[in-house]
Amino acid sequence: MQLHNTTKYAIRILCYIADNGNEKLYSAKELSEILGIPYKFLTKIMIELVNAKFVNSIKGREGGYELIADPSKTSIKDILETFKDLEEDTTCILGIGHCDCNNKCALHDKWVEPRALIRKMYENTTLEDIKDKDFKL
Amino acid sequence: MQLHNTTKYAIRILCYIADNGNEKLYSAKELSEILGIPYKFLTKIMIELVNAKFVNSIKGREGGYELIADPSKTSIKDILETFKDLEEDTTCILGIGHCDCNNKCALHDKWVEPRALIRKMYENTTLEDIKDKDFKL
DNA sequence: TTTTAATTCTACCTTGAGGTAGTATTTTGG
DNA sequence: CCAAAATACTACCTCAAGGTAGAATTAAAA
Repeated sequence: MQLHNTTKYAIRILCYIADNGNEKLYSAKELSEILGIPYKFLTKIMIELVNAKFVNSIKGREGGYELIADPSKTSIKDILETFKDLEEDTTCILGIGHCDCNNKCALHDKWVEPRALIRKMYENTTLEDIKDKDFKL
Repeated sequence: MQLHNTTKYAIRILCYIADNGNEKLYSAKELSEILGIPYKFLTKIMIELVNAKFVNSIKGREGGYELIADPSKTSIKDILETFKDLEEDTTCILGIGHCDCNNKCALHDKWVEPRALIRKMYENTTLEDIKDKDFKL
């Protein structure tokens, strides 16, 4: 019952950049060292963040990454979707295909509320919300 | 953000047996066919369920499995614990060690409520609750 | 007593997530 | 121009979860 490591890293990267502002570029080396993410693995994640248009990359000496997404419009849900870590609302918690009111698994009714609350949290939490909150890296 | 396959199977097996009562024994073959779980994989799971004292096994011809745990006292949480699929309350959702009020990750405050609701659901849902609810297998 | 049908034990195979390595490409400061 | 420092690309390695195979053991039916 956990997020993928890749997703966790991606969230931490974006939170860090959003929190520290766009007055400078962030190199992979810096992000790797500060966030404690293996350098080579981080660069792979950055490529996905670039492709998904969360960040822009400037190549070459003095290059790096900068946030281009609007922090107030970038939710955790958006990040999860990019890394395929967000379930459909009909995904069966017991893995029996899809679940709805007419086709319930043993846990369906019990799972409805918690799942809805999680989803709301993912949807309503943006990078802007997290900014300036003095979180650990 | 999912339970392990093994855990899902275990929950389904126990729900099925609890729902159908202890008037007969359930063979691995029957459980495998009815629940659509690979036979050889199911037998491995059954051994864990036996060791954890959820079920008893009767060997030999005409043998099979029977529930020995009290359905009203067997919660989903108990099953998750057996299969090491239940997180500590301090496990950091972003994977940075442990989280508490003095040591928060970016998502900590947002995650408190949903996590508590999930845990309550796991704790309060027993095999007895699920019985006779006409769920899919 | 033999056969059959069940559980159990041991070992191996497969796959995807996570991570590593090396090289190519780009850009700028000196 | 050239070297340094940055991102991007391609390929591979590792490990645990999920799943498979076959033989050993057990016990009741025939």
